[in-house]
Amino acid sequence: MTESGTAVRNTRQRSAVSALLAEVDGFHSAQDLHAMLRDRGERVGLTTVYRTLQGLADAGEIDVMRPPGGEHLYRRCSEGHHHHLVCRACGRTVEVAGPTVESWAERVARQHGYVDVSHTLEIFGTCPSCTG
Amino acid sequence: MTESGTAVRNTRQRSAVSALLAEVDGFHSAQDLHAMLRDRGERVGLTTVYRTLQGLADAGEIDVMRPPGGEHLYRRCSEGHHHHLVCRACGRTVEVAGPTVESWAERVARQHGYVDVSHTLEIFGTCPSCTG
DNA sequence: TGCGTTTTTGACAATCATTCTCATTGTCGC
DNA sequence: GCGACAATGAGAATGATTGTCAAAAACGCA
Ligand SMILES: [Zn+2]
Ligand SMILES: [Zn+2]
Ligand SMILES: [Zn+2]
Ligand SMILES: [Zn+2]
Repeated sequence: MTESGTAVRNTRQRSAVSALLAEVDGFHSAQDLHAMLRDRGERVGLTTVYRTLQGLADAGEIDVMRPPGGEHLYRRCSEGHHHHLVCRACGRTVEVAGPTVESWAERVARQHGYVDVSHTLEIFGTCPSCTG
Repeated sequence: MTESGTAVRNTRQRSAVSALLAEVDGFHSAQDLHAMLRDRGERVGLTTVYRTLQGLADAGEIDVMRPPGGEHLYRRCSEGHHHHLVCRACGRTVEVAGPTVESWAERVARQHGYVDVSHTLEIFGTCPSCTG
């Protein structure tokens, strides 16, 4: 039952988006990525960029961040559960792991009888380069 | 300089929204609250509900949550820094404090040279009533 | 209580990221 | 190469939120 019936196909567009995500650093919006592809000469529809990013996110291959009052931002991250320390000014991002936080969240939720627990956590600040 | 030049006026609509927020439990969207007011017989425009909520949020009197893929949710909370344990099904909310998390976030940010640090943290789960 | 000034309201239009539609195109197992 | 079917993309649709602006309401003051 681990097999999915869906046949995913390789396309030029999907490769282009993946390649771009592998090169850029930090979080970027779908529109940003679409513009970058256009500048590169890659012809990919905006709808396809959205769909591809959504697919990659569902597959856990990229992370999505929803900054207050802005568009969704996407970034190729390392595997496994982690959180982000993001610079408010330039977007520079550090992945951080917090085992203590994980267990704390789980414990607090259980204490109140909540099950099927998940959480969201982001840390914002101004990075060294932007402090100067 | 603590005085603000702006003269805030008391209106029926503002009172209605405030009163409603004081009664309901959990987080609710602007549209939800607008509908509730309508059901109560209170006549308040949707635009005004949005504006009032925004004002209360800016004043720190209510908390705003932005759940993945949904509208903004508002809730009258207690004072001081805290986080939320929210039921995905019914919205029932428990305010939680995590001193450990606070210091952890601060420490991690400093270690990477980030300053002016803040964070967002929400815990989601299914509450006892909704576990059925 | 009546006035004038200033804020507030609210019906409606506008915005804008994201999603939907669907005819056309591209993949890929055979 | 063929054919079934996933993928694409231009444009329309969606939907929460914000902007507009004339009319209504508050309130300091007389
Ligand atoms: Zn920076
Ligand atoms: Zn975590
Ligand atoms: Zn519940
Ligand atoms: Zn905190």
